[in-house]
Amino acid sequence: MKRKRSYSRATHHALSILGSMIRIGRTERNMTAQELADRAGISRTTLHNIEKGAPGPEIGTVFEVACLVGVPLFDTDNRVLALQDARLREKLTLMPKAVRPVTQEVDDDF
Amino acid sequence: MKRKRSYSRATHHALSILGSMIRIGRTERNMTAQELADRAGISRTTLHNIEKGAPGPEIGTVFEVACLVGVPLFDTDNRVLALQDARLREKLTLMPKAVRPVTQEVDDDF
DNA sequence: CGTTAATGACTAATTTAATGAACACAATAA
DNA sequence: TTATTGTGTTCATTAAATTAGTCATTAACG
Repeated sequence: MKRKRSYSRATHHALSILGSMIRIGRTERNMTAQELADRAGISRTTLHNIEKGAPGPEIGTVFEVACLVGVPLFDTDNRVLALQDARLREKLTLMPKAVRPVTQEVDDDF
Repeated sequence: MKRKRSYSRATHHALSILGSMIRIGRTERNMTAQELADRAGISRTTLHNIEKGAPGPEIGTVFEVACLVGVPLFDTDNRVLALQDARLREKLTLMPKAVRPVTQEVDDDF
């Protein structure tokens, strides 16, 4: 089963940006790749892929690394983040739980 | 070797937020989970994990899905994204290519 | 300039995510 | 209500990421 995926330009750019920001953050904090990898609990190889902007790594580890070097993901402040999260989840409860496909309304008497 | 990872609260929140935003975006566009999964070239199960805010999915697929439902990653506009990317990469060339460990400057004659 | 460590690029072995199918349940439309 | 479809979840299989290791190259700094 081939899993070979393709990604849009926007996705590639976003990945590249995030990777660059992480590397810049790490460098600014004078951390070696090994140090940061150890802190994040990942291998130097994986960190290298993350900084390169590879699409493969798990999003959880990437976000964790970003946090470690001070790259703001959605908001720098943790409390704001929690608030935003709660608000979004609340909004979700008010939305339809299931999306019905648009009924084609067959109109074959023309 | 068990890999059992742990993630900071900030990471969990960011994941949860992104997942919620994706689900909201999908619902607002009246897309079923299957539709979006098909467009992104992933399974419905994986999409479900993404919307749930699971740390496991690949960052590339998450970003791709986010783009498909109009969730702004760093900037909505693709051109701005490209510009930002180029600027960051340029900044990187001006930064030290390697981080040297802080020389402890042993000061044992006290 | 020379030393030394960081980084980049591979490898093979292990661990994990992605998948598709299955099922129960919820929610919508007729 | 009844029928139909979307969603949440689990599970075995398969494909891919992660890992540790080594090596060559590069860059920092005395």
